[in-house]
Amino acid sequence: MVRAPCCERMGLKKGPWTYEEDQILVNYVNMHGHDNWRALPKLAGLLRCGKSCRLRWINYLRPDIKRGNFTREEEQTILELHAALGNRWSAIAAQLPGRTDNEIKNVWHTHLKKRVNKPEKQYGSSNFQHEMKEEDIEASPSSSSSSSSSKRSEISSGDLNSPNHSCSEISSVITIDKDDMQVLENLEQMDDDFWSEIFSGESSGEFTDMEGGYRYKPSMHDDMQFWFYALTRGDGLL
DNA sequence: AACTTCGTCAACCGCACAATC
DNA sequence: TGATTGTGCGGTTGACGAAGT
Repeated sequence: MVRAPCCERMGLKKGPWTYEEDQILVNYVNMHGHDNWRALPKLAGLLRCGKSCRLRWINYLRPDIKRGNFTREEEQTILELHAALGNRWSAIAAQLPGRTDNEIKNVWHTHLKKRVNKPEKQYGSSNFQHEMKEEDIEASPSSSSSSSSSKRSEISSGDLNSPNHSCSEISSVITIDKDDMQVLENLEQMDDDFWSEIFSGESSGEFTDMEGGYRYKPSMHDDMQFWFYALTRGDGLL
């Protein structure tokens, strides 16, 4: 198997993304989509590798990303899915609309694994990050590496349109109501239609017309609202 | 006030699989 | 059918800010 020579070329930038880079990437994906991540940075004029662009888009710039604290329900879902699936973050993320595998992975390592085998009542809200004592830190013996032999996800984001198939494996552990399933089924379509909806002014109430720009109102983190507003305005803020 | 330790999270790395040639 | 390329995944790292001493 040949490893992709990603990021090995000289001159490719690494590290945190700048506003200008975000703007370029968002504008390019807006206009051309992201059929070929490898070719995208060159075509868009970014000094980044395709993997970096893809990661940035998926984990931060994608418009349907839900940011901010995880709800108690989301945390519970992660705990249940992790117990069933192990460290298969993408499979877990597939059941949590708007959340990314990277984000879930971070939340697990920083918060949730501390809660394994701990009484539920200790954590009444999602804002528990400073409530923990160091002595509480104890990973579950079954929490990690249990899935190392089955690294691939049977439930991937590509399965969202076939819920009967993708959810069967975990159906005994979690329940997904009809509304949640509808959200899952709509995710791919939402992604495809997102930009056209923005610029046609037909978004379903999630975006507010802001004198030439658009602001994602309900679920985005404050700074994400700023970035997204600035990016979609394209008015050269910063 | 200065320094150290800890927690968080964005981003990178390397591997594996799927698709294509 | 094997080689190559593209993509997705999970593990890990490192920068940064907060908290502690």
